[in-house]
Amino acid sequence: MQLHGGYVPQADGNANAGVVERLREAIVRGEIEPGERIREAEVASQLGVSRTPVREAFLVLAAEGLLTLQPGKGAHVRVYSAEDIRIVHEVRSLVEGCAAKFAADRISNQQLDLLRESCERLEALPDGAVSDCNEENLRFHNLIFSVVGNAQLMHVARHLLEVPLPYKRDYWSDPARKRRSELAHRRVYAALLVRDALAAEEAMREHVADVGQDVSQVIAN
Amino acid sequence: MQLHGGYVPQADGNANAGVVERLREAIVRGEIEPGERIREAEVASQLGVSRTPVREAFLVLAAEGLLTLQPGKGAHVRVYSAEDIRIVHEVRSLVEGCAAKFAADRISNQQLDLLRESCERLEALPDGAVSDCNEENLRFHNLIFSVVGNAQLMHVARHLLEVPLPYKRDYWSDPARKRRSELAHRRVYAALLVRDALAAEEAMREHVADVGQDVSQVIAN
DNA sequence: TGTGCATACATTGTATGCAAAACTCATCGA
DNA sequence: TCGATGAGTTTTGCATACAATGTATGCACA
Repeated sequence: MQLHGGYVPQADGNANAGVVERLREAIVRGEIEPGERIREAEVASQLGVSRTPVREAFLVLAAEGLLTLQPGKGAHVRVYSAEDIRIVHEVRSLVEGCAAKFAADRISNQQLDLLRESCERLEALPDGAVSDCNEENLRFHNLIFSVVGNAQLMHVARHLLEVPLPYKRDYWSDPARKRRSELAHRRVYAALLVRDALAAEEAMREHVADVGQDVSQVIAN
Repeated sequence: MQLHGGYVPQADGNANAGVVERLREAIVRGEIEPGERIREAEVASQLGVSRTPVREAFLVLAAEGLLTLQPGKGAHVRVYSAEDIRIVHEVRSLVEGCAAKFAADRISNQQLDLLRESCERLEALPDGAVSDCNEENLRFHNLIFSVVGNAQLMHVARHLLEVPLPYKRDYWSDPARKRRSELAHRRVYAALLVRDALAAEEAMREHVADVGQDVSQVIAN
C-alpha cells in the first residue's frame, strides 16, 4: 500500500475526515487492491497522524462498504463479486432515478447551469483521460443528490456510487462508452431543464442500468 | 439522556460495537430525542467504557444517518423533516422491492420457514405491544436482506429502515395499521413461497409505500 | 520431512493525558 | 435593556501508553 504525497491538512478541521478522504480515493482508484490488508500504523505514519484518526477513518469506510473490519484482525478492502456489482447497479438505478425525479421539482437555474457545465466539461475531455472522466462523472451525479438535499438519500446514493468504482477503473477508456455516457447525461439534463420529473427518472434509471451492464461485462472478462 | 441498565459485554469482542448497539437502540426507540446532544464522556461513564469506543460509535452512527457530528461541537441525534421521511420511504420502497425480487430466486425452504414464523409471531402479538411489533417487523425485513446477502444492499436498506424509526414510535398502536402490515407481510411471504419475483417486488413495494403514507400522516399531525 | 507447541514479534483495542476549541455566564459599557 | 467582552469551565480532538489479541518463527519430537 502506498499513499502518494504528504498529508494535506483538511479544510474541515478533523484529521479523521482527511484520512477518510485519502483512503477512500486510494481505494476507489484501485490503488489499494480489493482484498488487500490495511494496517493502522502504516497509514498513520504515511499521513503523519497518530493511529487514532486512522482507526476512526476505518470505521467510516467500513460503514460505506469499502472496508471490512474483523475484530482483532484488522481491515481489508472489501471484495465484491461480479454478481454483487450487478445488484448494486440495479439498486443504484432505482435510487438515482428516484433522486432525479425529486430533483426535477427542486432544481434552481443556477444548479441547472452547473449540470450543463459538467456535461460540457465531460464532453471536452479527451479520450483516455480516465480519472478525469471518473471525477467529472461523480460530480454530475452528486450534483443531483445535492439538489434533493436529503441526507439519507445522499448517503445511500453515494455508497452505491462509490462501491463499484474499484471495479470500473477502465470503464472510461473506451470512447464509445464515454460518448454514451455524455449523451445520457445530456438527456438527464434536458429533462431537468424542462422540469419533467418522469423523463428525468427514466433517463437516469436507464443510464445507470446501461453502465451496470457494461461494468458487469468488463468484470466477467 | 439516560441509557438504562449497565453495560453488557458483547459477544463480538469490540467495545465500540456494543456502544453502537446501545446507542442505536436508544435513538430508534426515541429514548434520545431528535436534536438532542450526546456527550462522549456521559455515554462512556454510563456504559463503563472509555471515551475512545464511544467516539468510534459516534462515527458509525453518523454514517448510518442517525447522528450529526459537527467538528469541535459534538454529536446530535439527527433531525429529519416530514418531507425527509417521505423521501426515505419512497426510496425504501424501491430498494426493498428490489431486495424482495432478488430474494425470490435465492430463498431456501428454511428461510421461508423463518419468514412464516415471523408472520405468525407478529399476528400473535396483542394490540398495543408496540415495541414488540417494531422488533418483529424489523426481523421480517432484515430476513429478506440477508437472503440476498449483498453487503451493500444490506447497508443501504438497513439505513433506510432505521432512520424513520424515531418518528414512527406509535405506528403500531393502531390495530388497523397492524392488521394491514400483517396482511402485507403474508402477501410478500406468499409470493416468495412460489418464487414469484415480480409479485414479491410489487407486494413489498406497495407495503413500504403504504407505511410511508401512514407515517407521513402521523408526523404531519 | 512433517507436526505440535512454546516463545517472540506484530498489530489491534482501550484508556488516559494534554492542548485547543467551544461554551457559559457574569460583568461592563453604550 | 441589550449586546459585547473576557475569565473559567466544559468538551472535544489527537497522541501516546499500555493491555490483549493475533501471527509468525523456531525448536523438539515423532
